[in-house]
Amino acid sequence: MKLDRLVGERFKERPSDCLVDSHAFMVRGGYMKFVTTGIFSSYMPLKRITRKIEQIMREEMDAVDGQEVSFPVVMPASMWEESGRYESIGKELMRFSDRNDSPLVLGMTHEEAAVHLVREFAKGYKSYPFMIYQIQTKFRDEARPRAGLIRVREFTMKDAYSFHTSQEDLEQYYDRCHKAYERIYARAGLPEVVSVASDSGMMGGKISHEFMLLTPIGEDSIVLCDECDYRANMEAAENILVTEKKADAPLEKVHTPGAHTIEELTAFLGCKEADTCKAVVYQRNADDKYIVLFLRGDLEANETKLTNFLGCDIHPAFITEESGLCAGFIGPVGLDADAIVLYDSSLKGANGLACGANEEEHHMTGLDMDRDVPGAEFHDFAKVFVGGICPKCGKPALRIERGIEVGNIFQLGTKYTESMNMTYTDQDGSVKHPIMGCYGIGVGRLAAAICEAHHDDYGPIWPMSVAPWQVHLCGVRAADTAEVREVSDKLYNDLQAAGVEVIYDDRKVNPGVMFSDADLLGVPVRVTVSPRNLKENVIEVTSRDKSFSAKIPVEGALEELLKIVEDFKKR
RNA sequence: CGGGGCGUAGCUCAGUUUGGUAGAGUGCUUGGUUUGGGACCAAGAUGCCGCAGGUUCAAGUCCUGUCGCCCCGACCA
Repeated sequence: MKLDRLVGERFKERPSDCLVDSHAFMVRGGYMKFVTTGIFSSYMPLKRITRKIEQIMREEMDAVDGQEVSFPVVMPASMWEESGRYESIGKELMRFSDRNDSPLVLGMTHEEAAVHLVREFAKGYKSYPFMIYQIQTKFRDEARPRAGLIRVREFTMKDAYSFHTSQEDLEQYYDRCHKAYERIYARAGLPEVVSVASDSGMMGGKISHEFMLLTPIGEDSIVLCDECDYRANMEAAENILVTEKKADAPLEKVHTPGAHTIEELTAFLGCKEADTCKAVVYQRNADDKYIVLFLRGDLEANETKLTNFLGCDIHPAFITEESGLCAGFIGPVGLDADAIVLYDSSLKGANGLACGANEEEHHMTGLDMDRDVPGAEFHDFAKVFVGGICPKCGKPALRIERGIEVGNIFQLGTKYTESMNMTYTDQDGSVKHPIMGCYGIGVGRLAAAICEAHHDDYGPIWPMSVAPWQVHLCGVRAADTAEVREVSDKLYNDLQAAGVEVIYDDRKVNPGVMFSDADLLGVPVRVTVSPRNLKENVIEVTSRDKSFSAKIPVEGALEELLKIVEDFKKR
C-alpha cells in the first residue's frame, strides 16, 4: 500500500473532544471517522488491525473446538419474548418494526439466536458438549457512549456459546475458555490483562469473570489484594469486616440540632464514623416502595449487591412527608414506615452505635444491634474500601484500581435452555435442559485497549501481531532523488513479493511530516531510505518502540529485513 | 433521564458582551526555495455562521423554538 493513496487524513492537532489517548490517536491517525453518537466508520488501518484481532480469536476459538457460525443482526421480537428479555431489558435493546408491523430487535447479544440455532439438533446426550461462535456486529443503544472505541453503540464482537450436560463439564470447558482468552490477550499484545470475578448482571447465571486491562481511564473499579491473587469487580467484591465489641451502654435519645449528615453527627457527638449506624434509602423502580438499608456510618452502599438481593431495579429515594421516614434521622429502633428494611453485615454484633431516632433533631446513642434490633438479618450490601480485608487471604491489603473490560465469560446455567425449551434425552432416558456457557470479546474495544496500553506521545505502538502493516517504508526524498527512488521502490516490491505487509511513503514532503505520519500509524518496523543513508550505502531500520535501531547495507538488505521482521513476529 | 458546555471554511477555533462588508491558523490548489522530526515565500479556491421562526433599515451577533454533538452523573452483556 502506498501512503499517498491511503484514504483517511492524519493531522497534528489533538481533537478537543478526545479525552483518552486511544481515541485521540485513532482520530488523528486516520483510523476511524465519527458518524453519530457511539457509531464510527473504520478506515483501512483500523480495519486491518481488527481483522488481525479477529483472526487471533478465530484461531483460539477453533483450538477449543469452537464452530464458527453466523447469527442474524435483526431478530424477531418473539425470539426475545421466549427468553423473557424482550420485557426485562431496557432501552439499550433496539426495538423496531418492519413493513408488516412485525416487531424486531437488533442483536445486542445472541443467547436466544444460539439456542434457536441448535435447539432441534442436540436431542441426545451424545451430541454434547459443543461450542458455537461468531464474530459479528452487535448494537446496544447505550445511554452514554464515550472514549472513542471504548464504549460504543455499534461494535463487532466475538461471542461464543457452549452447551453441556453437566455442571462439571461446563466448568471444565469454562476453564479451557478462560485459558484460551488468556492466549488471545497475550497474542494481541496484552499479556497484562487479568481476569476478575464479576457480577453477572442481566446475563443470568452464577459464576462469571471479566477480563480487565488495568488503566486509570477504565470505567470499572477493580478490587485487588496486595498479599494474594484475589481480584474482583467492585460490584461483586465481598466486604469483610471485623466488629469489635464495645462496653455496654444504654440506649439513649439525644437532642442533636442540625445534625443531618454523618459528618455533622460525629462532630456533634465526638465519635468516629464507624461508631454510627446510617440509613440509605432507595425505592423500587416498579412501585416506588421504600427500601431502607442500615449500614455502618463509614461505609457506602453497593447498589448492585442490593439489586441482586432484591431481584429488582432500584433508584435513590425521594423521601416524602407521608412516607413515615424522617430524613436525616432514620434509625432501626422505632422505625414506623412502609418499607423493606435491610441490615448490612457491618452491623452484625455491633454495639455502642449512634443512630437516628426517627424524630426530627434527635439521635440515639448506645445502640446494640443484638439487644435493640433482635431478629435482624445481616447481608453484604456495602462497598469494599481501600485497606479492607481480603476475602481470600484475610489480610487488610485491598486496593482499588480502574480497568477496561476487554472480555467476559459466564456460566449461564439453564436460564435460556429452560425458557426457550431446549431439551435432550440423557443416558438414563430422562429429558433435561442443557447447561450453557457464554464467552464474549469486543473487537474494537480490544483494539482501543491495545492502543491505550501501548503508545507514546506521538502515536500508537502496535504489536506486530495486530499491526496494520509490518513494515513502514519511508522513501525520504524519493520524489526528487533518483537513487532513493530506485532503492526504495525495489525494496517495496521485493518486500511485498516476499509476503511482508508494507506501507510505503514516497511522498514529496518534509521528513518530519513523513516520520510523524509513521508514528501515528504505529507500524512496528520502520525502514528509512534517504540520500543521507545512501551516501554510506546503507538503509536504516528502527522499531516504533525505539528498542531497536540498525543500519544495514543496501546490498542484501532484503534478506536482512526479512530476518528482522521474523524476529519481531516472535517477540 | 438530570447537570454543564458547544454548534462559524475539510480540521482547530476567534468574532456574539455593545447588531453594520465573513475572519485567523492549519489543510487543499498553483509556482518557487527547502529537505532527518509537522520548514518557508508568493498567488489562489473554499461558508445555508446547525435548522426554523421572530424583532430590526440591517442578525453569526438579540428573542423563541428545534435538532445535533461533547463532558459529568444515573444506567451498562
